[in-house]
Amino acid sequence: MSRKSNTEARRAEIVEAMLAVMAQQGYEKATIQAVAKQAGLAPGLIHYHFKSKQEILLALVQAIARYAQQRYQTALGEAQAPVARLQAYLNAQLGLGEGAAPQMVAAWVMIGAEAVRQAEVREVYQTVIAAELASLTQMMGDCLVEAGRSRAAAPDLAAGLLALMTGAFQLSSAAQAVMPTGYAAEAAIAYAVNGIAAAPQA
Amino acid sequence: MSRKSNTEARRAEIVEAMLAVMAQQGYEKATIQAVAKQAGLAPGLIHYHFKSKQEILLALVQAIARYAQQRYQTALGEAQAPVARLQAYLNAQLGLGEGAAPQMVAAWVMIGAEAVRQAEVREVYQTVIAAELASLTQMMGDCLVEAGRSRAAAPDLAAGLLALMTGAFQLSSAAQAVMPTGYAAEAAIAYAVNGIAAAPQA
Amino acid sequence: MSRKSNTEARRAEIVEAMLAVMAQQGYEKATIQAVAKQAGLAPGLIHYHFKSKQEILLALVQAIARYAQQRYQTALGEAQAPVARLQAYLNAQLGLGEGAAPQMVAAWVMIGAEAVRQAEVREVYQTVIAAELASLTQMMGDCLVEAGRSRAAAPDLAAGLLALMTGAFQLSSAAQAVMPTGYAAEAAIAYAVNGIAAAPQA
Amino acid sequence: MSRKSNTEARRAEIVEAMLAVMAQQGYEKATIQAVAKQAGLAPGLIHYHFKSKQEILLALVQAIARYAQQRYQTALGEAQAPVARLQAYLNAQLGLGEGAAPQMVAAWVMIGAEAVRQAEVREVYQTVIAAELASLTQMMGDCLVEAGRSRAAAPDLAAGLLALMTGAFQLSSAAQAVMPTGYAAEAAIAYAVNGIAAAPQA
DNA sequence: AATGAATGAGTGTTCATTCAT
DNA sequence: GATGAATGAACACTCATTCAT
Repeated sequence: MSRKSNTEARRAEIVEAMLAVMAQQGYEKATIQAVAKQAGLAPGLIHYHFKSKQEILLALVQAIARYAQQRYQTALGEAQAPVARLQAYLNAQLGLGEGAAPQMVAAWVMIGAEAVRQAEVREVYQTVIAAELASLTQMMGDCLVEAGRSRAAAPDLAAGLLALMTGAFQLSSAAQAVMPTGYAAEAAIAYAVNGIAAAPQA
Repeated sequence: MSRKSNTEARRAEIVEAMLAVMAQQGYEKATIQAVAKQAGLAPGLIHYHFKSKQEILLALVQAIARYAQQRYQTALGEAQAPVARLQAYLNAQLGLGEGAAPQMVAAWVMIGAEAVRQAEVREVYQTVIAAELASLTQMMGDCLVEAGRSRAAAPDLAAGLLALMTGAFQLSSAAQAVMPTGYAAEAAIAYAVNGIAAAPQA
Repeated sequence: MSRKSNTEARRAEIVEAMLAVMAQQGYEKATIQAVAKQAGLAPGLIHYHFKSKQEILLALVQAIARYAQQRYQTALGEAQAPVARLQAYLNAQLGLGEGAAPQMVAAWVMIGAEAVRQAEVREVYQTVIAAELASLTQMMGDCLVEAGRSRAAAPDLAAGLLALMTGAFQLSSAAQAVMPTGYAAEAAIAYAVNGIAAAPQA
Repeated sequence: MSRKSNTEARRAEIVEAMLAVMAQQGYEKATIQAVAKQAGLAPGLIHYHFKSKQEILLALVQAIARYAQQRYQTALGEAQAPVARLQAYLNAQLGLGEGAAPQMVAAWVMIGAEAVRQAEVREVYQTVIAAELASLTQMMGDCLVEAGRSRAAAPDLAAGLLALMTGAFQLSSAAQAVMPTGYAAEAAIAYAVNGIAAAPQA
């Protein structure tokens, strides 16, 4: 007859609130009070479920990574041929800013900035980046092999693709007004396809 | 009798101190006290030369933009053929992170994060981005023409290049450990060259 | 489970502390630290209960107005004939400085000074002044009618009375040493009574 | 051949600047920087001519007192009969707010507020008030004598008049919007004339 | 689990005053 | 006399964190 713990649900609510607030305010301005208000909870409750504000941030990074991974799986399931799968993946990721989850994109940009100065955040950020890079390298490698090329070019191509995506997120958050519309997915695909074509034979 | 004004020199010192502190601490943590200490000045003096902390940030954005513009001019002077000039430019810009001015790159990443939330910062950030985009569009256009292609592809190619560079800066600041070494310049050049080759005839 | 809110009580305490500090220090010198100390609270707590220092001031104006209104009601209840009621009222008000609430008088003088420069304070100050003026006009009108005079003279007589009272407060706070003792109530009553006698017939 | 000292002229300029700034900003907000700017002088120069900010305030009180005294003399010169002279005087003083020197009135109100909390200011304020009171007592006494009354009523009548004037200044600065127009001079004269008429025979 | 008050260090900013020139 | 930079101690206000209830 003991009360069921709702800690996990509460934690998820708080992380989601942090996402929403951080997307438009940044980490420093995402105060505990603001997060609590966004979540509809009492401020004191936040520190009951999280030791510190940074712990919420770390949980948020994990949550965003999980979400991106889900999109990766979904995109993979939609196509069979390597190039088609890559295309689906890039469209999925770069579509985040426009349609699906602009909040998540903005928060991710903020997390990137925090990663520059908080070592602990940088650590988990790098883990996510490394995983993404590995996924991309795998995909690019498959595309290269299918095109009769050597896998050797995959890591650098993947890194370039990741940089392009990261930059597109940043610019969509901070300079949308001066960027062309919808260039990003097209640019990423062109970069990949041309890069494959230009890669040396296996 | 009268005393000579040293405001311009002091302002430059303060901006430089802001650059240094912000590069490793971010904007919020770059407190006036910290900036003053870095500059070796009394805290109260900062506000004698700048109306607000944000004004220092805006001055820093201008300073970085000026510096990048100088590099652009220098890079242009070294080569004549469009593609050679583009290559020189990309090498110059993307070399910032590794050799020349990693502090400036880190600060620029922080400024990008601030641009997401501070409208006034966003404005000047966008001005700089727009100028960079215009330069890149001009260069890509020249390359396309030289290759007998239509200029029409230039804006999107330039946007992709800018995103790639922006992302490379972000990742060099926050995830250097997991990225391949020296991929960025190569990736940018490959993206440009392949993009030109794939563009429709004029 | 939940904790009961003590905000209203705390707010009242803080307003009272502001009254005490402001009475002898003025608004600018009534620092949040000083108010907190007077109230026996931690400085940070002040801003938990009030959004800003000015908000405390505005609450104080309301509190003083409420207090004056109570005295008005009390004074009214003590007498029936218009002139007797007026006399009771003036004695009540002008007795504030000497006996009842010299702190409140001093604070009211300070509020008057703030009203000159802070628009928001001026607004509420004027509201209180206008209410007082309306009360006085009503009383003077009743006295005039009772004496068979026209009500037309009431507004100007009331204004003169209010000025006399306001000035008496100011001088009792800043120049008590050089003013005759207990002149104020007598002067106000003489002004009113003589003014009624000199008013034109209805 | 030594440079002629312009200290007196400079001091007067600074005092005048303090008057202007204080009239709309109050004493605390009348910063040395603001006064210097108003006077068109370098900030550092202020403290060359005045030991402290308070010293400027004290000089201002004296200057306003001198100005009021001049008006007193002028008003006296315009009429011979005691009542006519009183009337001229009250018109002169209470006309300050509307026509002649609203700045001076506003500053005087601010000085009155400072007098409540700064002992040194209170001292000179009281001196001025005492002098004014003496002048008024003399005038009222003359009027009483002329009307065949005892001088005994003069001090209290003078005090009431001074309170009325002081309050009129305060309300013209802080609550002009809700007060009747031009009531003050009329009210003061009525108070004096009726008071004389009601005074006991000599 | 939950509440909301409480704490106190820290923030950007202001400003009287000082001082080298 | 005059200048304008420099100082440092305030100030109002913010906020992560703690704690009694």
